[in-house]
Amino acid sequence: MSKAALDRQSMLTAMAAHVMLNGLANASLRPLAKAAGTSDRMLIYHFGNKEGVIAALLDFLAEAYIGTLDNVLPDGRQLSRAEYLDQLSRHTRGPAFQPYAALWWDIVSGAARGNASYRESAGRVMAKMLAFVESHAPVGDADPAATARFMLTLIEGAQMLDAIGCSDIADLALARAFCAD
Amino acid sequence: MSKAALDRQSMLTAMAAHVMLNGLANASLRPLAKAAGTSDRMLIYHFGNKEGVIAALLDFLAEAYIGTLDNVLPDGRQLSRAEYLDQLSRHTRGPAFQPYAALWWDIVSGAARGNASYRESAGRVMAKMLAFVESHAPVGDADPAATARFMLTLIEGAQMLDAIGCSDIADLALARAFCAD
DNA sequence: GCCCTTATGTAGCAACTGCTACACTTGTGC
DNA sequence: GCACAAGTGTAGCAGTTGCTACATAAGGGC
Repeated sequence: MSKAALDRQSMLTAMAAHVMLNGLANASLRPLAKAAGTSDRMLIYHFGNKEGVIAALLDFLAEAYIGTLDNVLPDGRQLSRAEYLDQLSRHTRGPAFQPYAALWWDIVSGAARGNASYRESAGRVMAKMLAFVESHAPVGDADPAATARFMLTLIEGAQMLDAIGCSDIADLALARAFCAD
Repeated sequence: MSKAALDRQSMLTAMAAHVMLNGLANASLRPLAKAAGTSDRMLIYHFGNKEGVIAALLDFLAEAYIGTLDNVLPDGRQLSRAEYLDQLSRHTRGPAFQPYAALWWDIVSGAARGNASYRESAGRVMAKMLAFVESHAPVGDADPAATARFMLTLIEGAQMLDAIGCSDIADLALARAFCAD
């Protein structure tokens, strides 16, 4: 890895930490640079302009977010669907995902306003999440694709309710999800 | 209504329109004032400081958002739960709610970052939504409270997926929700 | 007529924004 | 050894931010 690429990587690591604490929406060059131990001048030099900085950060963060999924769940194939959903929510609503939660809503908010980078990044994360849910799902479902999407939608709704302090609603909702099983 | 209160009201109306177009996250005094046909000086005068302006706006917007619910749905009591969920999503994901969608994610994002005004506003909206869903729900459910929360969580998850351009996931999820019925 | 509250315009401050100009030092290929 | 590209520090520009100081009306109670 070249020196430049190495610098980029360490800058992104430091900036990602800063952004997870302070939010992505109002991130500006000078605080980001300070967090990365450099100057705004250098961020522009390495990433072209602010948009480039943010785009690189989104990439980096999406990878990191997705990375938390790996090896986090024991295979759910032997569980019932209700048990699997429970395991899934335990992780996605638990402490491992917590640092990313606020960040995620920054990204959703940006995507909802039509920002292409944000939308693309969010889409990539969702696709990966879906693939993960599908690949670990219990076998023997009549329509596994639909069930995976159903679980994902529920989980995301629950995460939103967590974010605004309405976890109680989400808890009952998830408990109700597979009551027919 | 006093002149001051009337002014406040018309200012809020104008600012709300501006915020629905341009977002709440980066709203600043001078553009807000321009939208309201006044000056930043006057906004501070009437609302104390920027925080006061935003808090008043959140109040106003929450009321307006909730207001779109009234008389929008025929009573769902004769429908099956699947049909009711379908009707519900048709409205909450449809054009009537569209102007509020992006705004909603601004608020969620703020709430997730711990802003008390945002969180309170979001909580009030969710409580009202829940009451609405519960009060129109089909009769004869074994656990209507859980079912209402289940539907609400699904709807919100679907709205998030819409916001990031993954409506296809949401569509299948909703179709799957009451497949046991 | 006078006073005092309410309301408003103008100007400006200090901080911060993204970004640039310019000068300078390295390291590398030849 | 030298030219040239890559990398970096300093200074600054023009614009925006929330907010304030100051002056000035306008209206109502006495």
